[in-house]
Amino acid sequence: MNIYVSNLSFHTTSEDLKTLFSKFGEVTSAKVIMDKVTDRSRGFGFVEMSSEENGKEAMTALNNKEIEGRALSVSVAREKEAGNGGFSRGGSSNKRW
DNA sequence: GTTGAGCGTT
Repeated sequence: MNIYVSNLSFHTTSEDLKTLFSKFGEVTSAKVIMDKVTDRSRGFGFVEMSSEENGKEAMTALNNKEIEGRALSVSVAREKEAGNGGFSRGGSSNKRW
């Protein structure tokens, strides 16, 4: 379950994300994207969870949740290594989520 | 001490 979370505070780190999502299930990996040259937070990140149902619950619970003064925007992440545009289109997967 | 829509380095 790959989850995309944006509108993060610049003070929010990958550990904060992991801690947040861990309350709803097992997080396989959590990562806040930092700028390659400035090493500053870009204000969005990715969280990978082992369970889809827990991921959806975390997504529903943490979406629009105010963290560090910013309202998080959580949604299903796109596929990094496959360009299907994000959601299932045509047949990359026979499951909705 | 800076900024604000977005889909990542491995």
